[in-house]
Order: sequence, then C-alpha cells, then structure tokens
Amino acid sequence: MSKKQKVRRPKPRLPKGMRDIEAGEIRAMNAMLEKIRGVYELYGFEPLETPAYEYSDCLGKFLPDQERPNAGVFSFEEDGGDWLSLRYDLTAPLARYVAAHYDALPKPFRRYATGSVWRNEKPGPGRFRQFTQFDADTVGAPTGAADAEMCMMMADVMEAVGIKRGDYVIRVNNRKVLDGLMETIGLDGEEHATTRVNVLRSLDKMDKFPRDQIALLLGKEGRKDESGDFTKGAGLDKEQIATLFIFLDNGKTEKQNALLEEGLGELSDLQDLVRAAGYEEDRIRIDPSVIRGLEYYTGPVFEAEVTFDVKNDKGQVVQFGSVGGGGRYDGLVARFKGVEVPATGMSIGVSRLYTAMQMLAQKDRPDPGPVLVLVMDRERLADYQKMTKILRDAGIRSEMYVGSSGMRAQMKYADKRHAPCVIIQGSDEYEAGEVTIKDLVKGAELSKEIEDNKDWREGRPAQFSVKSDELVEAVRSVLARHEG
RNA sequence: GCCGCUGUAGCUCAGUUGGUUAGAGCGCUUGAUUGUGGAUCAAGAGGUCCCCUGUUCAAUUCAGGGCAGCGGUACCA
Repeated sequence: MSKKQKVRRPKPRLPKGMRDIEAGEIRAMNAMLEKIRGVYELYGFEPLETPAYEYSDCLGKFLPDQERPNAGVFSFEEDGGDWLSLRYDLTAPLARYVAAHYDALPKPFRRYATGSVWRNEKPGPGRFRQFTQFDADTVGAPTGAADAEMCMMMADVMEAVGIKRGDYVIRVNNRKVLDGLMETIGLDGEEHATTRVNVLRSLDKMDKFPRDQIALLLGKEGRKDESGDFTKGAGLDKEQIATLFIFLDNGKTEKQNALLEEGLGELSDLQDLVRAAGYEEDRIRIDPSVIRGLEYYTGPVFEAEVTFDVKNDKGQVVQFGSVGGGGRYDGLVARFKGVEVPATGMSIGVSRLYTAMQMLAQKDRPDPGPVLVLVMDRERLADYQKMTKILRDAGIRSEMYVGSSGMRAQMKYADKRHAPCVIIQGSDEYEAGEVTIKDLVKGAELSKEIEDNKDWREGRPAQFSVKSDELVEAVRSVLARHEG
C-alpha cells in the first residue's frame, strides 16, 4: 500500500479538560461515594436526581453572554430557540426543583445529590472540565442549627472516608463578619462595591501567597507573578491593610460595627452548638480568613481542608487546599419565587477528596482481576466455557480467553489483567481427567529468581493439578492465599 | 483573558548546517525456545516531523502568523 493512498485517521484524543477513569479508581471512588451517602442518610437527607442540563435561565446568571459566549458554562440552543446549559453545580438545579415543587415539599426540605458537573473554563493541575460533586442541602431552615449541622456532617464525612481526626479541619466564618469589617475601614456603600470584592479576592489568597504578597494585592502597587503578569492592587492604604491583618490574626478589632457584631454573634452561637455536640477545635474551627464564593453566600461559610503534607510529583510539599465547603445562601430560590427562602448546604469535590485520600493511603497493589480459563484446544471451547460457568456459579469472578492467540499471549493477557490464577486443561490433563491451576501471584514472586529459561519453563512452578471436579475448591484455595 | 515554555511513533526523546527510504529506547503485535508471565532471539505494525502562508529548484528544518499542550496568573457559582 503506498503512502499516498492512506486514509487520514482520527487521532484518539481526549477533549480538553476531560479524562478517562479506569477500573481501580472507579471502584475506590464508588466505595467512597457509598460512605458519603451513608453519612447523609444517617443525618436524614433524601436522595434527589436532577438532569445533566437545564434551561439556561433556570441555572442562573451564567448565561452565554455577548462578550464571551462560552465563558463558564457549556450551552447549546434548542430548535425552538431556548438555550440549555450543562449544570455547573448541584445547587442551582436544587433551587429550580424547590421552586417548582414548593407547595408539596416538607419544610425544611433536606436532600442530597451526586453527579457530574461541567465547567467551561481552563483546566489546571488536578482541575478538569467535568467532575463529580456530592452535595447535601437544607432548604427552608433559617436557624443556625442547620448551619451547625452542615459543619458537623462535613466533619463526619471526612472521617467516614478514612481521613483521621487531625488530618482535616472544618474552618468556619460568616459573611457578615467580613462585610462588617469592611465597613469599619470605610468601605461601606455602593461606591465601594468593587473595592470590597477586590479586597475579598485578595484575602481569599491568604493560604496561597505569603503575607507581603497579599499586602501588594490589597494596596496600591499590585503584584507581578512569576511569568511577569501583573495583577492590579485593590488600592487600600497602609492603615486599612493593617486593620484587616490584625483582625484576621486575632479575630478582634477596636472599631465598633453592628454588622460585624451580628456576624460574630452568629459564629459564637454556631460554635456553642457544635461544641455541645462534641466537636472540638481540632475538627471545627472559627477562622475569619475563610472567604468562599463571593456571589451568593449570605451568612455562615465553611470549608473542609486537609492538613497533612501533600507532595507533588517533584516531591515538594504543596498546599492541597479545600476538598469541600458550603454555606448559607438565602437568596437563591428567591429568583423563582420572589420571596426569600432560607437555605444552607455543602458540597464535596469528590475527585479532590479522592486524590487527597490517595495521597494519604499511598498506592496499594492493583485490584485482582478475574480467574482466566485458557483455551488450549480450540476444538474444546465448549468445555472451557463450561468450566468458566462452573466457576461463576460458585461466585468466582472468571472469564474464558476470547482472543485468538496462543498460550504465551494468553499468559501475557492474564498477567496484564492481574488474574490471580489461570486454569489450564490441555490434552494431557484432559486425558487424565484433571485441570491445572497456575498461581500467578506466587509465580511472579518465583520469577524473580529465574536464571535459566529452560529450567523455569520445564519446572512449571507455582502450579498444580487436581481432578476436574475439584476445580472450584482448588481455585478457592489459591484465592484464599492472596487475600488481604 | 494575560504572561512564559514546548510541539518529531502509543510514551520518553534524538536528528536533519534545507536534499531522495526520518531514527533510538521503552511499549505493542506475531513467531522461535516440545504447552507457561521474566530473559534472549527473529519478524512486524505504527509518522501530514502541530497547521497555514512565505522564502527556495527543494521546508520537518528558515521566517511570519495561527493552533494545541503544559506551567504561572486572573476568574471560579
């Protein structure tokens, strides 16, 4: 075949920000999801599923806009002209659901939900365009008890998935505290709205950059990053910056402010509640530097963070940051109903939590694959199929080789599948009414000592033969060897 | 979005001072070693040298412009 006649083949590439997830991770992830679900159920939350996409106007303000049509969300237009968007979180669909069924729902309404969400933004290290969230929310509960419960449940989730006490912390703040604090340095009123946002954004980076860099962002100079890109400063003077830092360090300020007092009062009440339930400062901690999303939180906000050292590929210790968070959002359902419906909730970034767990657990050996029945004699496929069926009936995960290659390739296949053992019945065994079971795990250990190929192959290590009707028993004994 | 770096085989990368059949290691497929995972040996598959335009007799190589990937930064419901 000449090169000119070659067809142009598609490249097997993944869309930007997407990834394939393989067997080991899926199993571990499912196990983790079950544990989280268990905690939510224990607290009395009910499952709810909503679709992957919604009408764009129902999801909120992140619509395809004129300047950047695809910023933020993935959207497409229906034949009728309606715009649809893939959900970017699980809270917006909840708000739609609650508004639609408001009269019929018990109030407070408590639900949990999990699934993929999509965000059309630049992927980064450990950040993808499709990822899984696992949320729980309480709608119609204005009390601090609902917020306190969220914090406690978040702590319980961390421990349920195997992160030990002391390896995580739930940090809690209140948006009113931050807003009040800003009033004390003269940033109240509409005319300072932009500055307020910029200040919050700068403070949100406290765990990312050192203090002097934050000061640059807050002040008039601005900050230049490693690549030479420049971020404008928020424009505060030295005194204002000092006041902020003092408060963040000590939780105190000399200046009086009604909103600040209210926020601090709510935090104090929340602390009393969780302490009464036995959650001490090693688990749930008041921290005035917690910021979270700027748009919709109206009261308490909290963040779950892992506190153990996490190392990157190069072995450097990196800030892993938050694996979940939440807060009170009293305005979200109001978009549909016109009246404020108080709500509070939490969201767990499942992939990030999983990654954190992996870091903690180190890598263990791959999950064992199925037992493989080799096809030695093509004429006797039916016999091999029958053996496989017998193993399956006995509850042993197994498969017959369905490829077309020889024994060597079948062994390689078994190896790649992490098969614990293979079943061999060639003509010798068949005539003797026997089957041979080869223990691949043991064989792999022995193979480290191979010196001569001939001896190795003739010696046929780590295998034994039994009568055909003892197959199941023999396989079980091999599997039992390698359990745990 | 902004800044920087990088684009040659599935992966990691050589190489071509511009010239005819573009290479290695690893991986993959098939086979040999009487029916056995490692090792060895043999054969094989796999490339628009990121794309476009320009310069040139000739561009994977030089120039300009794109695009993509990675990293930083911004945004983050």
